Amino acid sequence: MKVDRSVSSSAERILAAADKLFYRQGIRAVGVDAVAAEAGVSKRTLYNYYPSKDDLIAAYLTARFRHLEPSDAPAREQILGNFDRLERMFADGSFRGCPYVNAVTELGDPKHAAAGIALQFKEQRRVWFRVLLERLQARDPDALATQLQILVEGALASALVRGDPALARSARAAAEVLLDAAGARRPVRSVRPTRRAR
Amino acid sequence: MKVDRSVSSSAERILAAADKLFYRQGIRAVGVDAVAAEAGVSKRTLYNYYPSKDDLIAAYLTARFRHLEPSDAPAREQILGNFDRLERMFADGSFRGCPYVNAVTELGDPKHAAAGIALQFKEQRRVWFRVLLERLQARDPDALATQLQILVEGALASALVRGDPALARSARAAAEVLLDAAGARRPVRSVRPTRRAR
DNA sequence: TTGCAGGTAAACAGGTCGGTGTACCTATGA
DNA sequence: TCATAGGTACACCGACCTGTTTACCTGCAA
Repeated sequence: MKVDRSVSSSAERILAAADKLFYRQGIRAVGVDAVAAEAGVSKRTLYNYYPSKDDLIAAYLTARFRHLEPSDAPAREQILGNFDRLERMFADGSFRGCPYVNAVTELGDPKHAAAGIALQFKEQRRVWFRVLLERLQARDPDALATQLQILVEGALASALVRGDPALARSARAAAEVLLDAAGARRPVRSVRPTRRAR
Repeated sequence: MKVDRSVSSSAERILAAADKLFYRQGIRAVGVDAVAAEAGVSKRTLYNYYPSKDDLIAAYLTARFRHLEPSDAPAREQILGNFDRLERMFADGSFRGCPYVNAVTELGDPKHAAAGIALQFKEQRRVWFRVLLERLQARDPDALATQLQILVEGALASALVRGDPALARSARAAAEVLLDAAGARRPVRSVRPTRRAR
Protein backbone atom coordinates (compact mmCIF):
# COMPACT_ATOMS: atom_id res chain seq x y z
CA MET A 1 0.00 0.00 0.00
CA LYS A 2 1.41 3.32 -1.12
CA VAL A 3 1.27 6.10 1.41
CA ASP A 4 2.65 9.59 1.10
CA ARG A 5 5.10 9.63 3.92
CA SER A 6 5.76 13.36 3.68
CA VAL A 7 2.23 14.36 4.65
CA SER A 8 2.39 13.16 8.23
CA SER A 9 4.62 11.21 10.55
CA SER A 10 4.22 7.50 11.08
CA ALA A 11 2.88 8.05 14.58
CA GLU A 12 0.22 10.39 13.29
CA ARG A 13 -0.83 8.07 10.52
CA ILE A 14 -1.06 5.14 12.94
CA LEU A 15 -3.23 7.19 15.25
CA ALA A 16 -5.48 8.30 12.41
CA ALA A 17 -5.86 4.71 11.27
CA ALA A 18 -6.63 3.54 14.80
CA ASP A 19 -9.21 6.30 15.20
CA LYS A 20 -10.97 5.39 12.00
CA LEU A 21 -11.03 1.64 12.54
CA PHE A 22 -11.56 1.56 16.31
CA TYR A 23 -14.48 3.94 16.12
CA ARG A 24 -16.11 2.49 13.03
CA GLN A 25 -15.74 -1.20 13.79
CA GLY A 26 -15.06 -1.35 17.50
CA ILE A 27 -11.87 -1.75 19.47
CA ARG A 28 -12.11 -5.48 19.97
CA ALA A 29 -13.17 -6.12 16.40
CA VAL A 30 -10.01 -4.55 14.98
CA GLY A 31 -6.60 -6.18 15.22
CA VAL A 32 -3.29 -4.39 15.24
CA ASP A 33 -2.52 -5.88 11.84
CA ALA A 34 -5.49 -4.04 10.38
CA VAL A 35 -4.41 -0.78 11.99
CA ALA A 36 -0.87 -1.14 10.67
CA ALA A 37 -2.13 -1.95 7.17
CA GLU A 38 -4.52 1.01 7.20
CA ALA A 39 -1.68 3.29 8.28
CA GLY A 40 0.62 1.89 5.58
CA VAL A 41 3.15 0.89 8.20
CA SER A 42 4.69 -2.38 9.26
CA LYS A 43 3.51 -3.97 12.46
CA ARG A 44 7.02 -3.64 13.84
CA THR A 45 6.88 0.15 13.43
CA LEU A 46 3.49 0.30 15.09
CA TYR A 47 4.83 -1.56 18.10
CA ASN A 48 7.78 0.78 18.09
CA TYR A 49 5.53 3.79 18.68
CA TYR A 50 2.87 2.05 20.78
CA PRO A 51 4.31 -0.83 22.82
CA SER A 52 0.96 -2.61 23.13
CA LYS A 53 -2.56 -2.46 21.83
CA ASP A 54 -3.69 -1.06 25.16
CA ASP A 55 -1.28 1.83 24.72
CA LEU A 56 -2.69 2.43 21.28
CA ILE A 57 -6.23 2.40 22.66
CA ALA A 58 -5.30 4.92 25.33
CA ALA A 59 -3.63 7.12 22.72
CA TYR A 60 -6.70 6.86 20.50
CA LEU A 61 -8.99 8.04 23.28
CA THR A 62 -6.62 10.77 24.41
CA ALA A 63 -6.33 12.08 20.87
CA ARG A 64 -10.11 12.30 20.69
CA PHE A 65 -10.03 14.48 23.76
CA ARG A 66 -11.06 17.97 22.72
CA HIS A 67 -10.40 20.52 25.39
CA LEU A 68 -13.61 22.40 25.95
CA GLU A 69 -13.38 26.04 26.79
CA PRO A 70 -16.44 28.21 27.32
CA SER A 71 -16.34 30.97 24.71
CA ASP A 72 -17.62 34.53 24.86
CA ALA A 73 -20.82 33.59 23.06
CA PRO A 74 -24.06 33.75 25.05
CA ALA A 75 -24.03 30.90 27.56
CA ARG A 76 -27.47 29.60 26.73
CA GLU A 77 -26.54 29.45 23.05
CA GLN A 78 -23.40 27.53 23.83
CA ILE A 79 -25.28 25.01 25.95
CA LEU A 80 -28.01 24.43 23.39
CA GLY A 81 -25.53 24.52 20.53
CA ASN A 82 -24.12 21.35 22.02
CA PHE A 83 -27.33 19.54 21.14
CA ASP A 84 -27.32 20.98 17.64
CA ARG A 85 -23.85 19.56 17.16
CA LEU A 86 -25.21 16.20 18.31
CA GLU A 87 -27.95 16.37 15.71
CA ARG A 88 -25.39 16.97 12.99
CA MET A 89 -23.35 14.03 14.25
CA PHE A 90 -26.37 11.72 14.21
CA ALA A 91 -27.32 12.74 10.69
CA ASP A 92 -23.79 12.21 9.43
CA GLY A 93 -24.26 8.48 8.92
CA SER A 94 -20.94 7.51 10.43
CA PHE A 95 -22.15 7.98 14.00
CA ARG A 96 -21.38 4.96 16.14
CA GLY A 97 -21.96 6.21 19.68
CA CYS A 98 -19.68 7.90 22.16
CA PRO A 99 -16.15 6.56 21.77
CA TYR A 100 -15.51 6.75 25.49
CA VAL A 101 -18.63 4.87 26.52
CA ASN A 102 -17.96 2.36 23.77
CA ALA A 103 -14.43 1.79 25.03
CA VAL A 104 -15.62 1.24 28.59
CA THR A 105 -18.25 -1.18 27.34
CA GLU A 106 -15.93 -3.08 25.04
CA LEU A 107 -13.03 -3.38 27.44
CA GLY A 108 -15.05 -4.07 30.56
CA ASP A 109 -12.11 -3.80 32.89
CA PRO A 110 -12.61 -0.73 35.14
CA LYS A 111 -8.86 -0.64 35.79
CA HIS A 112 -8.05 -0.13 32.14
CA ALA A 113 -6.62 3.29 31.32
CA ALA A 114 -9.59 3.86 29.03
CA ALA A 115 -11.97 3.96 31.97
CA GLY A 116 -10.06 6.82 33.55
CA ILE A 117 -9.86 8.76 30.31
CA ALA A 118 -13.59 8.34 29.74
CA LEU A 119 -14.36 9.58 33.23
CA GLN A 120 -12.07 12.56 32.75
CA PHE A 121 -13.78 13.53 29.53
CA LYS A 122 -17.28 13.28 30.93
CA GLU A 123 -16.33 15.28 33.97
CA GLN A 124 -14.74 17.93 31.80
CA ARG A 125 -17.97 18.42 29.91
CA ARG A 126 -19.96 18.52 33.12
CA VAL A 127 -17.73 21.30 34.42
CA TRP A 128 -18.06 23.10 31.10
CA PHE A 129 -21.83 23.04 31.56
CA ARG A 130 -21.52 24.21 35.13
CA VAL A 131 -19.37 27.22 34.27
CA LEU A 132 -21.90 28.33 31.68
CA LEU A 133 -24.78 27.77 34.10
CA GLU A 134 -23.07 29.88 36.70
CA ARG A 135 -22.77 32.59 34.11
CA LEU A 136 -26.53 32.30 33.61
CA GLN A 137 -27.03 32.48 37.37
CA ALA A 138 -29.10 29.34 37.22
CA ARG A 139 -30.27 27.71 40.43
CA ASP A 140 -28.02 24.85 41.58
CA PRO A 141 -25.64 24.90 38.60
CA ASP A 142 -23.86 21.73 39.72
CA ALA A 143 -27.00 19.59 39.78
CA LEU A 144 -28.28 21.06 36.55
CA ALA A 145 -24.92 20.44 34.86
CA THR A 146 -25.23 16.78 35.77
CA GLN A 147 -28.71 16.66 34.30
CA LEU A 148 -27.61 18.26 31.04
CA GLN A 149 -24.77 15.77 30.90
CA ILE A 150 -27.30 12.95 31.34
CA LEU A 151 -29.35 14.37 28.48
CA VAL A 152 -26.32 14.41 26.20
CA GLU A 153 -25.38 10.88 27.19
CA GLY A 154 -28.94 9.71 26.72
CA ALA A 155 -29.19 11.26 23.28
CA LEU A 156 -25.95 9.54 22.27
CA ALA A 157 -27.07 6.13 23.50
CA SER A 158 -30.58 6.45 22.06
CA ALA A 159 -29.26 7.53 18.69
CA LEU A 160 -26.96 4.53 18.68
CA VAL A 161 -29.81 2.01 18.81
CA ARG A 162 -32.37 4.12 16.97
CA GLY A 163 -30.49 6.17 14.44
CA ASP A 164 -32.87 9.08 14.48
CA PRO A 165 -31.21 12.54 14.44
CA ALA A 166 -34.43 14.05 15.82
CA LEU A 167 -33.47 12.56 19.19
CA ALA A 168 -30.99 15.40 19.54
CA ARG A 169 -33.84 17.89 19.16
CA SER A 170 -35.84 16.05 21.82
CA ALA A 171 -32.91 16.30 24.20
CA ARG A 172 -32.47 19.94 23.31
CA ALA A 173 -36.11 20.69 24.07
CA ALA A 174 -35.76 18.94 27.44
CA ALA A 175 -32.65 20.99 28.17
CA GLU A 176 -34.55 24.18 27.45
CA VAL A 177 -37.28 23.20 29.89
CA LEU A 178 -34.68 22.47 32.56
CA LEU A 179 -32.93 25.78 31.91
CA ASP A 180 -36.18 27.71 32.12
CA ALA A 181 -37.16 25.95 35.33
CA ALA A 182 -33.81 26.88 36.85
CA GLY A 183 -34.51 30.55 36.23
CA ALA A 184 -32.09 30.84 33.34
CA ARG A 185 -34.71 32.01 30.93
CA ARG A 186 -32.50 34.72 29.56
CA PRO A 187 -28.90 35.74 30.10
CA VAL A 188 -28.68 38.09 33.05
CA ARG A 189 -25.68 39.92 31.74
CA SER A 190 -25.42 39.08 28.06
CA VAL A 191 -22.23 40.07 26.31
CA ARG A 192 -24.17 41.69 23.52
CA PRO A 193 -27.72 42.49 24.65
CA THR A 194 -28.98 43.04 21.09
CA ARG A 195 -28.01 39.58 19.86
CA ARG A 196 -31.05 37.56 18.85
CA ALA A 197 -31.63 33.97 19.86
CA ARG A 198 -29.66 31.42 17.82
CA MET B 1 -18.25 -29.65 37.36
CA LYS B 2 -21.25 -31.09 39.17
CA VAL B 3 -24.59 -29.54 38.34
CA ASP B 4 -27.97 -30.54 39.62
CA ARG B 5 -29.69 -31.50 36.41
CA SER B 6 -33.11 -31.82 37.98
CA VAL B 7 -33.39 -28.18 38.91
CA SER B 8 -33.59 -26.82 35.37
CA SER B 9 -33.27 -27.99 31.81
CA SER B 10 -30.03 -27.78 29.90
CA ALA B 11 -31.38 -25.00 27.73
CA GLU B 12 -32.28 -22.95 30.78
CA ARG B 13 -28.93 -23.49 32.42
CA ILE B 14 -27.13 -22.51 29.23
CA LEU B 15 -29.19 -19.34 29.01
CA ALA B 16 -28.55 -18.49 32.64
CA ALA B 17 -24.84 -19.00 32.15
CA ALA B 18 -24.84 -16.86 29.01
CA ASP B 19 -26.73 -14.13 30.82
CA LYS B 20 -24.30 -14.05 33.69
CA LEU B 21 -21.13 -14.13 31.62
CA PHE B 22 -22.24 -12.00 28.68
CA TYR B 23 -23.51 -9.26 30.94
CA ARG B 24 -20.67 -9.31 33.44
CA GLN B 25 -17.75 -9.66 31.07
CA GLY B 26 -19.13 -8.64 27.70
CA ILE B 27 -20.32 -10.65 24.74
CA ARG B 28 -17.10 -10.56 22.78
CA ALA B 29 -14.98 -11.26 25.82
CA VAL B 30 -16.74 -14.55 26.56
CA GLY B 31 -16.27 -17.62 24.42
CA VAL B 32 -18.78 -20.38 23.94
CA ASP B 33 -16.48 -22.74 25.83
CA ALA B 34 -16.79 -20.56 28.90
CA VAL B 35 -20.58 -20.50 28.64
CA ALA B 36 -20.76 -24.27 28.28
CA ALA B 37 -18.44 -24.78 31.25
CA GLU B 38 -20.44 -22.35 33.40
CA ALA B 39 -23.65 -24.18 32.49
CA GLY B 40 -22.08 -27.56 33.27
CA VAL B 41 -22.82 -28.72 29.75
CA SER B 42 -20.70 -29.93 26.90
CA LYS B 43 -20.07 -27.61 24.00
CA ARG B 44 -21.78 -30.12 21.75
CA THR B 45 -24.99 -29.82 23.75
CA LEU B 46 -24.81 -26.06 23.69
CA TYR B 47 -24.59 -26.10 19.92
CA ASN B 48 -27.48 -28.51 19.89
CA TYR B 49 -29.74 -25.94 21.53
CA TYR B 50 -28.21 -22.83 20.00
CA PRO B 51 -26.75 -23.49 16.54
CA SER B 52 -24.37 -20.54 16.72
CA LYS B 53 -23.08 -17.95 19.12
CA ASP B 54 -25.20 -15.35 17.38
CA ASP B 55 -28.28 -17.40 18.15
CA LEU B 56 -27.22 -17.62 21.76
CA ILE B 57 -26.70 -13.87 21.89
CA ALA B 58 -30.17 -13.27 20.46
CA ALA B 59 -31.66 -15.70 22.98
CA TYR B 60 -29.79 -13.97 25.81
CA LEU B 61 -31.21 -10.58 24.85
CA THR B 62 -34.70 -11.92 24.26
CA ALA B 63 -34.69 -13.63 27.64
CA ARG B 64 -33.80 -10.31 29.27
CA PHE B 65 -36.86 -8.83 27.66
CA ARG B 66 -39.34 -8.03 30.39
CA HIS B 67 -42.74 -7.19 29.09
CA LEU B 68 -43.73 -3.90 30.61
CA GLU B 69 -47.37 -3.37 31.44
CA PRO B 70 -48.64 -0.20 33.06
CA SER B 71 -50.21 -1.14 36.37
CA ASP B 72 -53.09 0.44 38.26
CA ALA B 73 -50.74 2.40 40.48
CA PRO B 74 -50.69 6.18 40.07
CA ALA B 75 -49.04 6.96 36.73
CA ARG B 76 -46.63 9.54 38.07
CA GLU B 77 -45.45 7.11 40.71
CA GLN B 78 -44.87 4.44 38.11
CA ILE B 79 -42.86 6.79 35.94
CA LEU B 80 -40.69 8.06 38.75
CA GLY B 81 -40.40 4.60 40.26
CA ASN B 82 -38.49 3.66 37.16
CA PHE B 83 -35.68 5.96 38.23
CA ASP B 84 -35.73 4.56 41.74
CA ARG B 85 -35.22 1.12 40.27
CA LEU B 86 -32.28 2.49 38.35
CA GLU B 87 -30.74 3.81 41.54
CA ARG B 88 -31.00 0.39 43.13
CA MET B 89 -29.40 -1.18 40.08
CA PHE B 90 -26.50 1.27 40.16
CA ALA B 91 -25.91 0.68 43.85
CA ASP B 92 -25.94 -3.07 43.41
CA GLY B 93 -22.31 -3.27 42.37
CA SER B 94 -22.89 -5.65 39.51
CA PHE B 95 -24.23 -2.96 37.21
CA ARG B 96 -22.50 -2.99 33.86
CA GLY B 97 -24.72 -0.81 31.68
CA CYS B 98 -27.74 -1.58 29.57
CA PRO B 99 -27.38 -5.03 28.02
CA TYR B 100 -29.07 -3.94 24.81
CA VAL B 101 -26.90 -0.90 24.25
CA ASN B 102 -23.85 -2.95 25.17
CA ALA B 103 -24.76 -5.60 22.62
CA VAL B 104 -25.20 -3.03 19.88
CA THR B 105 -21.87 -1.46 20.80
CA GLU B 106 -19.99 -4.73 21.02
CA LEU B 107 -21.37 -6.29 17.87
CA GLY B 108 -21.30 -3.19 15.71
CA ASP B 109 -23.18 -4.75 12.85
CA PRO B 110 -26.60 -3.01 12.53
CA LYS B 111 -27.94 -6.04 10.68
CA HIS B 112 -27.32 -8.35 13.63
CA ALA B 113 -30.47 -9.63 15.29
CA ALA B 114 -29.36 -7.95 18.50
CA ALA B 115 -29.83 -4.51 16.96
CA GLY B 116 -33.48 -5.23 16.25
CA ILE B 117 -34.12 -6.65 19.68
CA ALA B 118 -32.51 -3.62 21.31
CA LEU B 119 -34.64 -1.27 19.26
CA GLN B 120 -37.77 -3.24 20.14
CA PHE B 121 -37.02 -3.03 23.84
CA LYS B 122 -36.34 0.68 23.82
CA GLU B 123 -39.47 1.36 21.85
CA GLN B 124 -41.51 -0.74 24.24
CA ARG B 125 -40.38 1.35 27.18
CA ARG B 126 -41.06 4.54 25.28
CA VAL B 127 -44.61 3.39 24.62
CA TRP B 128 -44.95 2.40 28.26
CA PHE B 129 -44.02 5.98 29.21
CA ARG B 130 -46.43 7.37 26.65
CA VAL B 131 -49.39 5.39 27.91
CA LEU B 132 -48.79 6.62 31.43
CA LEU B 133 -48.36 10.19 30.22
CA GLU B 134 -51.65 10.02 28.36
CA ARG B 135 -53.23 8.89 31.57
CA LEU B 136 -51.75 11.98 33.22
CA GLN B 137 -53.11 14.10 30.36
CA ALA B 138 -49.68 15.58 29.88
CA ARG B 139 -49.04 17.87 26.93
CA ASP B 140 -47.52 16.05 23.91
CA PRO B 141 -47.13 12.63 25.55
CA ASP B 142 -45.19 11.22 22.62
CA ALA B 143 -42.46 13.84 22.73
CA LEU B 144 -42.26 13.70 26.52
CA ALA B 145 -42.02 9.91 26.45
CA THR B 146 -38.98 10.22 24.19
CA GLN B 147 -37.42 12.68 26.60
CA LEU B 148 -37.98 10.42 29.59
CA GLN B 149 -36.48 7.57 27.61
CA ILE B 150 -33.44 9.75 26.91
CA LEU B 151 -33.12 10.46 30.63
CA VAL B 152 -33.17 6.76 31.46
CA GLU B 153 -30.61 6.00 28.75
CA GLY B 154 -28.43 8.86 29.91
CA ALA B 155 -28.52 7.73 33.50
CA LEU B 156 -27.53 4.22 32.43
CA ALA B 157 -24.61 5.42 30.31
CA SER B 158 -23.42 7.95 32.89
CA ALA B 159 -23.54 5.38 35.67
CA LEU B 160 -21.49 3.03 33.53
CA VAL B 161 -18.50 5.38 33.33
CA ARG B 162 -19.03 7.08 36.69
CA GLY B 163 -20.48 4.50 39.03
CA ASP B 164 -22.45 6.94 41.11
CA PRO B 165 -25.97 5.79 42.08
CA ALA B 166 -26.92 9.42 42.74
CA LEU B 167 -27.05 9.89 38.97
CA ALA B 168 -30.41 8.11 39.03
CA ARG B 169 -31.71 10.74 41.44
CA SER B 170 -30.46 13.53 39.17
CA ALA B 171 -32.33 11.96 36.27
CA ARG B 172 -35.40 11.55 38.43
CA ALA B 173 -35.35 15.20 39.43
CA ALA B 174 -35.07 16.20 35.78
CA ALA B 175 -38.01 13.94 34.96
CA GLU B 176 -40.09 15.65 37.63
CA VAL B 177 -39.34 19.05 36.15
CA LEU B 178 -40.34 17.84 32.70
CA LEU B 179 -43.56 16.32 34.07
CA ASP B 180 -44.46 19.49 35.88
CA ALA B 181 -43.76 21.59 32.83
CA ALA B 182 -46.07 19.37 30.79
CA GLY B 183 -48.92 20.05 33.17
CA ALA B 184 -48.87 16.62 34.76
CA ARG B 185 -48.43 17.90 38.25
CA ARG B 186 -51.03 15.54 39.65
CA PRO B 187 -53.11 12.70 38.25
CA VAL B 188 -56.31 14.12 36.77
CA ARG B 189 -58.42 11.01 36.96
CA SER B 190 -56.82 8.34 39.05
CA VAL B 191 -58.27 4.85 38.58
CA ARG B 192 -59.00 4.23 42.24
CA PRO B 193 -58.57 7.42 44.25
CA THR B 194 -58.38 5.58 47.56
CA ARG B 195 -55.75 3.03 46.54
CA ARG B 196 -52.50 3.61 48.32
CA ALA B 197 -49.14 3.50 46.63
CA ARG B 198 -48.10 -0.11 46.21
C1' DT C 1 32.92 4.60 1.66
C1' DT C 2 31.32 3.32 5.73
C1' DG C 3 28.09 3.06 9.52
C1' DC C 4 23.81 3.15 11.10
C1' DA C 5 19.06 4.61 12.29
C1' DG C 6 14.82 3.48 10.98
C1' DG C 7 12.07 1.38 8.02
C1' DT C 8 10.18 -2.90 5.42
C1' DA C 9 8.12 -7.83 4.66
C1' DA C 10 7.26 -12.08 6.37
C1' DA C 11 7.50 -15.85 9.23
C1' DC C 12 6.80 -17.32 13.72
C1' DA C 13 5.13 -18.23 18.84
C1' DG C 14 1.67 -19.30 21.76
C1' DG C 15 -2.96 -18.77 22.45
C1' DT C 16 -8.08 -18.22 21.73
C1' DC C 17 -11.87 -18.02 18.78
C1' DG C 18 -16.33 -20.32 16.77
C1' DG C 19 -17.60 -24.59 15.30
C1' DT C 20 -17.30 -29.88 14.08
C1' DG C 21 -16.34 -34.89 14.27
C1' DT C 22 -16.01 -38.99 16.75
C1' DA C 23 -16.53 -42.36 20.05
C1' DC C 24 -18.44 -43.48 24.24
C1' DC C 25 -21.98 -43.51 27.98
C1' DT C 26 -26.65 -44.00 30.09
C1' DA C 27 -31.57 -43.73 30.99
C1' DT C 28 -35.90 -44.94 29.15
C1' DG C 29 -39.44 -47.51 27.02
C1' DA C 30 -41.18 -51.08 23.75
C1' DT D 1 -33.14 -57.35 25.69
C1' DC D 2 -32.10 -53.99 22.79
C1' DA D 3 -32.68 -49.72 20.08
C1' DT D 4 -32.47 -45.09 20.50
C1' DA D 5 -32.32 -40.23 22.07
C1' DG D 6 -29.61 -37.30 24.23
C1' DG D 7 -25.73 -36.44 26.74
C1' DT D 8 -20.42 -36.40 27.65
C1' DA D 9 -15.42 -35.96 26.74
C1' DC D 10 -12.08 -34.51 23.88
C1' DA D 11 -9.42 -33.94 19.92
C1' DC D 12 -9.47 -31.26 15.97
C1' DC D 13 -10.13 -27.53 12.25
C1' DG D 14 -8.96 -23.10 10.15
C1' DA D 15 -8.92 -18.49 11.24
C1' DC D 16 -7.42 -14.84 13.84
C1' DC D 17 -5.33 -12.70 18.01
C1' DT D 18 -1.17 -9.97 20.30
C1' DG D 19 3.39 -9.67 20.14
C1' DT D 20 8.42 -11.03 18.57
C1' DT D 21 12.04 -12.29 15.58
C1' DT D 22 14.71 -12.37 11.50
C1' DA D 23 16.71 -10.67 7.57
C1' DC D 24 16.79 -7.30 4.33
C1' DC D 25 16.51 -2.48 2.37
C1' DT D 26 17.34 2.63 2.04
C1' DG D 27 18.57 7.41 2.88
C1' DC D 28 21.86 10.18 4.96
C1' DA D 29 25.70 12.07 7.53
C1' DA D 30 30.55 11.67 8.94
